[in-house]
Amino acid sequence: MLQLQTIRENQEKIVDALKKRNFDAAPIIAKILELDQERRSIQTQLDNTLAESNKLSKEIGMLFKSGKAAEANALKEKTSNLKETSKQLNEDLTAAAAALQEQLYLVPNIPHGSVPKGNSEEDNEEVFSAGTIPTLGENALPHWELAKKYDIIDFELGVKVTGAGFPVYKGKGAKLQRALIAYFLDKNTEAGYTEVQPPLMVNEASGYGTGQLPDKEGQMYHVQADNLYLIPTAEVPITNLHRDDMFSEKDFPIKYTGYTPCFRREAGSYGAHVRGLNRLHQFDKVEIVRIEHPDSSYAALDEMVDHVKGILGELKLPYRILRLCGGDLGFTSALTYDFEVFSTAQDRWLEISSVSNFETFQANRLKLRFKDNSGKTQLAHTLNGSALALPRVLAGILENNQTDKGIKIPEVLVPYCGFDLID
RNA sequence: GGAGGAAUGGCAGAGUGGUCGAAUGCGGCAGUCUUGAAAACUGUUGAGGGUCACACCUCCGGGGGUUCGAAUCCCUCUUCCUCCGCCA
Repeated sequence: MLQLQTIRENQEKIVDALKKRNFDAAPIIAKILELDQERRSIQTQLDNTLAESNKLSKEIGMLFKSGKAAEANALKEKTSNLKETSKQLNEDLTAAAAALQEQLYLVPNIPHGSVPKGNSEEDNEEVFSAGTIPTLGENALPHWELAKKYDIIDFELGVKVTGAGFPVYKGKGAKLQRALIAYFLDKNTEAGYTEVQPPLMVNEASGYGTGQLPDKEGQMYHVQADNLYLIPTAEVPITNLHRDDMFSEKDFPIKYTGYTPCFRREAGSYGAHVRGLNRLHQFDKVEIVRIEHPDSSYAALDEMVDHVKGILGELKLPYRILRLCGGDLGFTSALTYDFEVFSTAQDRWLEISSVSNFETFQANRLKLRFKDNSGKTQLAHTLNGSALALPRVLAGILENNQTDKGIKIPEVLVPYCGFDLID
């Protein structure tokens, strides 16, 4: 959520910047400013009424103290009108504030200057690539075939127990999952991220804090009886660890990593693109989250990108990094880099990590602030990224490392797996 | 599940109807001293709204109520603590 003050002061700039998202902000910004004006006008009236009523109360108190009860009682009658008025104004104010809030929730984050223009993922800008795409033989298989062949992931079994999109990992498949999680967490903690195990369900306030609510609630599984949501990513509980917190500059950077399952409803997606591990309702992910001083958040973003590069380099997977264009950029993000690994057997790129700077967009909702060195209160910047999402990394390993003898495990994972071949 | 107690500023912790937005300590900031740092001392320092700036308004876990007036009294919800019970 953008700060109202920012909108007031930079109306034109914001409308202009949001064009990159193909978002016509002009009408909504105008509406916001109008509602803001209205809210302030009501607020002023209410303030004046309350001020008068406060004044009278004080006088009454003093009269009572000095024993002039009759005069005091006379004054009391005066206050009843004020009470009526302030009650009405208070209702109006609540309504006006709610209307304003509703509009504010609709405005996406302002894209960073480096975000390219564009309408869709076609227009994302490749900024880096590494690794070599292997040439596989005629009989190369997509990962879902490999999973079946080596009996390491059972999709049908998951359908029986739960439904589509809830795979069952078996044997070496399950072990490899565990190895990847341990390996990622080790890499992240080595880089200074503190490991946390957050709750897998969050309350409404947390959903609002990171921006999943009110808009994208259809994306999350909702446990109605307790009004809790299954997390779609560890970003939600981990970032919300510091909702309503006040830091000082020396506390930065704040760095967390956590492994969690992630739950996404992803309603309405069918076909080849959701085959196998490509898109699931439940999947594992190791996340990194940072809270930063505004001056250093982009350096932090670069650091996160380098960190993920390091991991993918060690896994020896062919990948590329995209800077998301305005049309593909997430609602809450100012700048996002997507990492994609090449799925050789499917002949397509699969997103395995998304690293973003949200600047103050989340912090504003979270009330995540700090006192700067001059004693002023400022909003912090929040960032997060996957390091990494498991299923597609697994798909990449299975497909790119398949040989006649079986699937070769990347060297760095062998100590974690205890085997070097799936056969 | 039963019985009590508690929730106050960045943190700790006073305050139980009328200049209380709130003592005090810590922390933060500024300064004195010092070659520098530490210590000590002095000053300053809650958040949000509002204003050109003041004024002014709101906020003492959330919501509601009593009262001319509520951090303070009542109801309710949430969370935490202690004791008992239950489960592991």
